[in-house]
Amino acid sequence: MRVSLKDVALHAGVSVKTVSNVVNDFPHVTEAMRARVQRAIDELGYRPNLTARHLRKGRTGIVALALPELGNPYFAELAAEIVDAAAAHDYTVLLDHTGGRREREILVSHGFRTRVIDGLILSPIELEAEDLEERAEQVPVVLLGEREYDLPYDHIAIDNVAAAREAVRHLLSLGRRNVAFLGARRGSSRPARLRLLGWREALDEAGLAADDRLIAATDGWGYADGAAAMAGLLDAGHRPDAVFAYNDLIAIGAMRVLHERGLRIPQDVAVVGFDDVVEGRFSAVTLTSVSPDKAFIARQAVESVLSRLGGAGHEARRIHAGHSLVCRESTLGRA
Amino acid sequence: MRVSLKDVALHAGVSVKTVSNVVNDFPHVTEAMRARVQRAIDELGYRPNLTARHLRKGRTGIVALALPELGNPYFAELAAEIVDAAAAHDYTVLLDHTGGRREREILVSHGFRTRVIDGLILSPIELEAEDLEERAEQVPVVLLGEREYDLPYDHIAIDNVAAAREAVRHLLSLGRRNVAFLGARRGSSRPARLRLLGWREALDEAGLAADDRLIAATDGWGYADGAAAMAGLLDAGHRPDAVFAYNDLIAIGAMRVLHERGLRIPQDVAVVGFDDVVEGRFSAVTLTSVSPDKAFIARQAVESVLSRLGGAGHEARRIHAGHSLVCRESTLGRA
DNA sequence: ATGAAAGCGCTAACAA
DNA sequence: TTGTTAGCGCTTTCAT
Repeated sequence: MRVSLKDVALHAGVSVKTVSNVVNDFPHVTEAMRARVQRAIDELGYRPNLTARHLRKGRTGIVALALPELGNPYFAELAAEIVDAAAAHDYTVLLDHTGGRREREILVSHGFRTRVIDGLILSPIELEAEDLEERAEQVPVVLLGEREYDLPYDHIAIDNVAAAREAVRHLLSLGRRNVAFLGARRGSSRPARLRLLGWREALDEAGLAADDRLIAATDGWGYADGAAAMAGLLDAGHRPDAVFAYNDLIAIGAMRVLHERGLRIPQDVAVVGFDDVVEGRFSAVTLTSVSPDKAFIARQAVESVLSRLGGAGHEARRIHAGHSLVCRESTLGRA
Repeated sequence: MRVSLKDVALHAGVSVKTVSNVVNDFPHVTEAMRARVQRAIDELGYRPNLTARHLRKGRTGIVALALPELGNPYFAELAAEIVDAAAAHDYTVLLDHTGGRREREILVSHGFRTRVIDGLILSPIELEAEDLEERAEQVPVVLLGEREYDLPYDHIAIDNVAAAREAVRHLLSLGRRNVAFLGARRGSSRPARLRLLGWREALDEAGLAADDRLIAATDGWGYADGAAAMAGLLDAGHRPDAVFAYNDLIAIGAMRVLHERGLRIPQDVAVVGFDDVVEGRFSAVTLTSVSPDKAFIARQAVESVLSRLGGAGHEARRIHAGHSLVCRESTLGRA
């Protein structure tokens, strides 16, 4: 029941090439011929087999996107932007998630759907440089997020250190002196490194000693992790007057615990998050957050991959997306 | 620089078939031969071209997923489950979003990436039955969500009427009498129909007159829509003692407004949402919500599509996923 | 157990 | 302007 170019050609009494010309809107086709072929196409209900086209052309119009987790609204929002950015280039997105686990990240970076994807957009968490070095794959990869590698791959991210510094500076400018950091992932020290660095630098600038007891590790980066970290800190007898969280989910989880414990936000504890996800704008106390330019990141990611398609090997680039600090009730209070 | 089966065959001094046998783990291959071929594969860094395989086999191992929007955590969580469910069958997910707009939904249901997807999982909002009738496409489709069609397509959803009824009953059991419904989409009346019906039925059961002025339409289904609807209701002088929202985002948006207006949750206004997204568990007042069995829906969706692959045409099925009402602070108050 | 050859449906040279 | 033909890289009869 599947009808091919040949069937259409037969039906219309022309050659395959001619049908192909019509299907692909080739310029040099007489109107009469176009109409005749089109009728045959309609009558038979012909739809081109894209797989065959892909095989022939060597490109598929599909780009893979591998994110740590979709449950995090930041990544969900980013995915939405990337789907749109890809669509603008007539590309479609093949989706996968890694849970931020190294094996999955390796798997995806080494030959994920070989030859069916034209490129890969990957947001790594635990992946190490060596994993990428061993990559025998030939499709272009672009890296997203905080992790930095000294490897010939494009990398798109905001300036995490600067952003974190601004966030903490904002807290200090409000007179806070004991700024906790929530979300330095337990075990591996690398993720969160840059944001932690920014935290440290801002404290240094202000002549304050960074108190390592105010750094709370988490297992992951979800609401529950933020809640656990905050509870842990308070249970240990620490009472920061401000919290800077690795991301918004951790910040919101922490706010929930502060609320439970009867601590007022921001009077007792001011809170700043990171990512500016939409949930932070509708919490009971709206969340001050670092807002990365997601649309820019998405656009650059897609363009970076596509620009390397033909093996056009320009230098690896480090592309900084813009960011801004959006101040809301969790630091400024109710207007 | 791309190496094919033939190259490997040449290098190993065997036939293409033999290499193919090794690559596909065919049983009848001598160990010696397997080793020899494997070495050639490794030496040349051969990776099979899946596109070619797809063309030959007529299947791609790719299923398309078209959701209204990824920004809604319900759909993001569902997408994550579907990616996993597909992976369990060695399938990968091609992602698209429709914004819940009819044209996009039509586009996606008629020949989206023809012959590169083996099936389509679609969660329609505005799509009409006639749009699906006109479908000339041959790949299996499974429908998700509240919309129901009398068409030969599998459909997977919870019993929306029953779920809504339970939610409203819960509010009534708490002694509430003025239960508003938030989220009857403006313009088109059809989506939200079932949940609105459940609302009406529960009121009827209790001998209460359904007050249409307590039905607030929204443009979309996000936080902002919920906030606007709630504000609209209050500004119009209505003061329900309970709110049943079409989904959690609307509920959370409404809670934000109640909070701003100094109304206490649940003392002044009890709130129930729908979807049980994780954000409802970490809001300042945790949200009571209808919790659909997302994992089940995801699994069924994937299995439904795959089961129809060979054109194996069993009857269209209406599959009901389970649901439960999870009661939290927005109706019960602090423990 | 392995090889030879056909062909999945399409595009791109080349011919006419 | 249209037709013929080769081949993208693979799997799959059919031989051997």
